[in-house]
This record gives sequence, structure tokens and C-alpha cells, in this order.
Amino acid sequence: MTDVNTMPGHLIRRYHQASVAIFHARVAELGYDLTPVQYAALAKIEAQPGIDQVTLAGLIAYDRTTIGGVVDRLVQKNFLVREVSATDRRARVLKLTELGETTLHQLAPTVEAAQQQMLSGLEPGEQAEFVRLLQKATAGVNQMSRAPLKEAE
Amino acid sequence: MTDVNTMPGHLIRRYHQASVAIFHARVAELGYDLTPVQYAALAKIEAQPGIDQVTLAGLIAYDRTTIGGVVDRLVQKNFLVREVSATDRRARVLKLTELGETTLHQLAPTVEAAQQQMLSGLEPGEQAEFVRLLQKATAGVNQMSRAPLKEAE
DNA sequence: ACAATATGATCAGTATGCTGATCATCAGTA
DNA sequence: TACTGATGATCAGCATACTGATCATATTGT
Repeated sequence: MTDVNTMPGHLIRRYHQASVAIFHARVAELGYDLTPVQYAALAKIEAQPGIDQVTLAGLIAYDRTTIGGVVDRLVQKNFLVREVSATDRRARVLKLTELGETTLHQLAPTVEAAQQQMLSGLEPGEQAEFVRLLQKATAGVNQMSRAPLKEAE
Repeated sequence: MTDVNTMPGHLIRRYHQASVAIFHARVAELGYDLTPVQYAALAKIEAQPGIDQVTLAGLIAYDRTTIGGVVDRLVQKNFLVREVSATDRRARVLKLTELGETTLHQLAPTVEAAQQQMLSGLEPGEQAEFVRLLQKATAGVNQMSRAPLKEAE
């Protein structure tokens, strides 16, 4: 494993790069300008309207200092509303706007197609096994990141 | 696949995050401050001293506008020398310094250990298969990125 | 009630990556 | 030789991530 091109870390970086590029290309085809991270945030907020930023970050494994900027951009694009929580004045609660809802639903099939394209280098029989191993490997190193996934209780 | 947490794109983002964190932690233990990208650049320049920036970028799948900054930082840390090519005045040729060589060799076992740790969530029997699938999947989407890998001829 | 602690959010600074543009230089061709 | 196109590098601007710090507000323990 002396060649960096065969090291898992380097492969992961490249695969991630391509994955983002595929997502962008597909979404741009529909005339939208939304990043993978922004999409994931919208999807989770739809599932849990009124969620605060820290909880959201935990549910999708974002860094707490990154989520603020992501939310900023989504608010600026009028996909989200951010308000001070009624019960905890430190917290900002997040809700989708009508436009956010619509956009999310219109993008869903495209995002599905992008996921398929990311796996397109594998035989159909290999894809499920790869995703299974990817989930397992990711779960195994979850705690190493500053932004680990925190499942809902 | 309605939950983002099971989508390949989201999993690879998280896995990449953890992979970088593992690399950083291991390297910091040795008292160094080098990113995965910087390490890969050093390794390739050692293998091909005198390489120019665009060729380097192609060999490790970096974006051409990113490589300049990476090289800047490596030069600033005194790991690299960057000079105008004698045969093509547009090009900048790169060579390791003595310090760069030493650092690269001292880090090698640590980088190996980091790769192992990235796979630590998998059973020993699963690891090789996962790396094989990761290589295949990455090769399959290589052209989708702005910075595809370009093998040496 | 008060002090200590924890938590939600933000800020400054740094490093990858991308888009799209520009500049200098080189190579091929008319 | 002069023009054209390709190529190496850089720049400005934006978005994700990280580190470590700070601030405001809640909560807990005494």
C-alpha cells in the first residue's frame, strides 16, 4: 500500500469528490443550485419541523460551526425560516417555507438518480453489498469525527 | 432510500469526514501538521521529482486551482522547492527538500496505521472486498469530477 | 438564591474543492 | 513569420469543514 492511489483514505476523497460533482450536475439540469449538504438539511428539517441547529447537525453529522452558514444560505434562498425558540432563547428553530417544500419534492427523484449514478461503476449485484459495507465502515469510525452522527432517541 | 442517512452520497461524505479526522489525529500524535492532501502530494513528488503542477494534480486527482495553494503551504513549510521549469517557462517544477523527504518517511507507518483504522469497523474478511469495491466504484465515476485521475502513461 | 456547569450559537482563522475568468507561454499551421 | 489554439498557472468568489474561542442563556447542585 505504498501508492496513495490504493489507500482507502485517498479513494474515499476521490469518491466523495465525484459524488458531489454528480449531485451538482443532476441538480443543475433541473435548474436548481443546491449542494448535497443543503439538500440533506432540508430533508431532515421537513421530517422534524421546528428542530434547532445543534440537533439538526447531530442528525446528519455536520459540524456545529458549519451548520450556521448552511442555514444562512438556505434562509437567503427562501427555503427556510429561522426563528428564536419560544422555550429556549439560545436556540434557533428551523422550518421549511412553501418554496422549500416544493423544491425538496421536485428534487427527490433527481437525488435518487444521482445516488444510482454514484454506484454505476459496480455490477448490479455488487451495489447492495458495497452500500452495506460503506454503512458499516462509516458507523465504525463515526466517533472519530468532530461531527459524529447522533441518532434520534 | 428516502432517508439521507442511507444514501451513498451522504455516507461517503461522512466517511470522508471521519477519514480526514483519523489522519489528522494520527499525524498530530507524531507532532506533525500535515493534511491528507499535502501528504499525497509529497508522496507523488518523491516518486517523480521535477513534476509540474498540472501533471501532479492529474496523478492524484486534484483540482488544478487547488494544487497551487497546497504547494504554497508545502513550500512555506520547507517541504518543497518550486522553480520555473528550464524547458517550459509556464511550468513550475517541484522537488522535495531534505526535510520533505525525512518527514515523508517518518510519517509512512503512521499513514498506514490510519488507513487500517479507517477500515476498523469492518471484519477482517470484509476489508479487502470493501477496498476492491471502493476502487471499482471510484474508477466508474472518475470522469464526473472536474479533477479526474490521469494515470501516468 | 447563587455559583458552577452545560448548552446553543457565533466568530476568526485555516484548508480543501469548486466555477469561471485571465494571463503568459508554447506548439502547430497557414 | 504570424496567427490560432492549447496549456500551465493564477485569481476572485463561493461552499464545506475543521480548530479554538467567546457570548448568551439554561440547568443543576448546594
